[in-house]
This record gives sequence, C-alpha cells and structure tokens, in this order.
Amino acid sequence: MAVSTISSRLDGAALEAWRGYLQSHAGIVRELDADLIAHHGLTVRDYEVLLYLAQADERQLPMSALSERTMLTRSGITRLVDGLVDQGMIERVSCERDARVSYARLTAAGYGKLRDAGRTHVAGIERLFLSHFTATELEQLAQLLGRLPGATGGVQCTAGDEAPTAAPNGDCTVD
Amino acid sequence: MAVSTISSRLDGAALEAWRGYLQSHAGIVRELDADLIAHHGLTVRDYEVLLYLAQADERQLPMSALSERTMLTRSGITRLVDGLVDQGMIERVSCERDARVSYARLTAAGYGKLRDAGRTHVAGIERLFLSHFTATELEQLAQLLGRLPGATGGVQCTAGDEAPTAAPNGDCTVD
DNA sequence: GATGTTCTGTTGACCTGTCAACTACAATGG
DNA sequence: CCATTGTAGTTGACAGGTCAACAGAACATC
Repeated sequence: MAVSTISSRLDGAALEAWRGYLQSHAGIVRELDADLIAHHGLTVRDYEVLLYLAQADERQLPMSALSERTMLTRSGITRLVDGLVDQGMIERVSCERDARVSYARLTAAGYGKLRDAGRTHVAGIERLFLSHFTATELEQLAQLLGRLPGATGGVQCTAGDEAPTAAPNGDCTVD
Repeated sequence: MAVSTISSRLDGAALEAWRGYLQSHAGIVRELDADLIAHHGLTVRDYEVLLYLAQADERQLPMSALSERTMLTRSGITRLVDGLVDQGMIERVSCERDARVSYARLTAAGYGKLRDAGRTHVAGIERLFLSHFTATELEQLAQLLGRLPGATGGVQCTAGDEAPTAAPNGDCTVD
C-alpha cells in the first residue's frame, strides 16, 4: 500500500512535508477557533470580518469587499454580517453615491470586542505556531510558503481586487 | 493598524510565515477539492475516507475509527458514509463479535473509483505544492512542520487510537 | 432618453457538518 | 445475576455555508 506507482515524488520527505502541512493546519485552526469561541463567542470568520473593518477607512467596507477578502460568497457574507449586526458589532450603512452598495460599519462595541479577542487570538498563534520556531526558521518558512499559490497576491482573485494592502488572513490585531 | 502592541513576535517574518501558511492552505485545498469534484464527483473528505478504508485490513473500518481519523464527529461520519453507501462505494457490515459496531467496507467499485481519483489528486498535490520546492526544501519543510501540534502523533487524539501506522491525511494513493 | 447589460445585495432551497438526545449493546462490580 | 456505567451508531434540530434566481440601481450605447 501507499503512495508509489503514480506519484513520482510523493514519498519520503515529500509525503512528510505534505502531511505535516495538512495535519498541523487542521489542528491549529481548530484550536484557535475553539479558543476564540470559548473566550469571546466569536468565530474566526467573525474575527476576520471585524478586523478587516477595523483596518478600513472609516471602519467600514462594502459587502462585496468583505466577500472578496474573506473568500466567502456574497450571500455568505450577507448572512455572516446579519449575525454580527444582531450582536451589535456591526451596523449597515447605505452608500450615498451608489444606492446599490451597503456598507458594513464597525460599531464601538464591535471595535472593543475585536481588541479583546485579539489578545486571545494572537496568544493562540504564538502558542500553537510561532513558539515552535526560531526567528531564522520563521524566515525560512515565510520564504518557502510564500511561493505557494494563494500566498502573497494569489491566484484566485476572481474580480477586481482593490486592496493590494490587505492582509487576507494573517494580520491579526488592531492598532 | 496592524499587529504591534500585543504581539511580541507577530511581525515581519513571523507574520509572513503565518500568513503564507494560512493563505496557501486555503488556496491549495480549495483547488484540490474543485479538481476532485469536477473529475470524479468526490469530495476530498470522501476521498480521504475511501483511502483509509483501502489501507485498512479487509478494506473495512468501524465507524468510530473513521471518525477519529477524519476528525469528524461520529454523526458526521454516519452521514458521510450514508452518502458513499448510496453511491455504491461503501457497504455497511455488522461486526460479529460486538453488535454495537458496524464496519464501513470498501466495495470493488469504491476501490476502482479511489484509484482513478488518486491520479487526479496526486497530480494536484504535485502541481500545487511539491513542484514549488526542491528535495532539500521539502526535507526542511517536513522537519519544521512536523513540530506543530496535530502533526505526527498530535495533540487532539481524544480516545484510544489503535492505528499508529495511519496516514491521517497525507498518504495519497493506494497500492 | 429608451434599452440592454452589468453590478450589488438579498433570498429560497439545499448541503454538510455539529450538538444533544436516544437506542442498543458491552463490560464491570457487588 | 442484576445494576451501573461506558461505548457505538443513528437521529432530530440547527448553524453555517453554497448556488441559483432575483430586484434594484448604475452604466453604455445608440
């Protein structure tokens, strides 16, 4: 059993690398999520959305911008934002110049929540990821992983991305 | 904006590493999934389950074993297996020695499908992941990622794992 | 302008997975 | 031998997301 026949290189170190990549990701993300939910009642997705808003001008973004950044569909974002509006972290604001768009704007409460949650989140990243490496190793990792599709200005951008500055997942706290 | 204040090390290379890790994973998994669905009508999860069965003795495993390996809940596995049974790739077999357990067993059709899909899948991994690195770099990656929680005999094993040999995600083809 | 096309956001129907409750069986201990 | 406790699997209700279809607004072009 296993891995030969077809795959030229999917053996030994290659297999280990791929396995490590998949498994570690599953474990880490799962735990980060559990942490955030337990301590702040937020999903990692919620957190991500709040963070994008916090980083945006006037702390607001059109729904479609959120949809691009999070890689959710527009309907997905509609529903996610619905939830955050119900919790009082976001409010909807209609756009004056284009009646089609409606902004999601971070409320003061949402901003506070985000800051609190940020501590937990960053501590989790530190504990589950960063703490396992030296500074040099982190540089190596950054260099290697940066080559992969999706990283650093990736492949999947379907529509006009207007935010080259964005931190589609990695940037982790506000202020 | 960004990252300071709280996080000691979440800057520069650390941030890049973390970002690259998250984003590349999202992109690669998404594309692998799309490939597999388009060419074979299988989810990556489906594929994973079929593969575990193919690697097991008699090509069968108790539901709970599948649940542990896939990191799905037992009910999740019940439903996933339901689907594969409907498609004729798996059959349910009750255990003689313990009437509580029911095995999921790979059918001949399922095994064939798995082999076909394996080609697509491995080609995808090669294209999206392996091809970006040299052999040496893959060794480095394996070494680094192997330290993370979840990789190589991880943290999350709730109950008695009986399969130290298992390839909880990485092993990618049969035979 | 009237018209056709494109874009934004929402909704309905559905899929996938979780959680909690339940059934059925096994194991343990008095 | 029976009572308790634990384990395997399924089910109902729901959360979270997708897809397809839509309405309303903006743009393009004649």
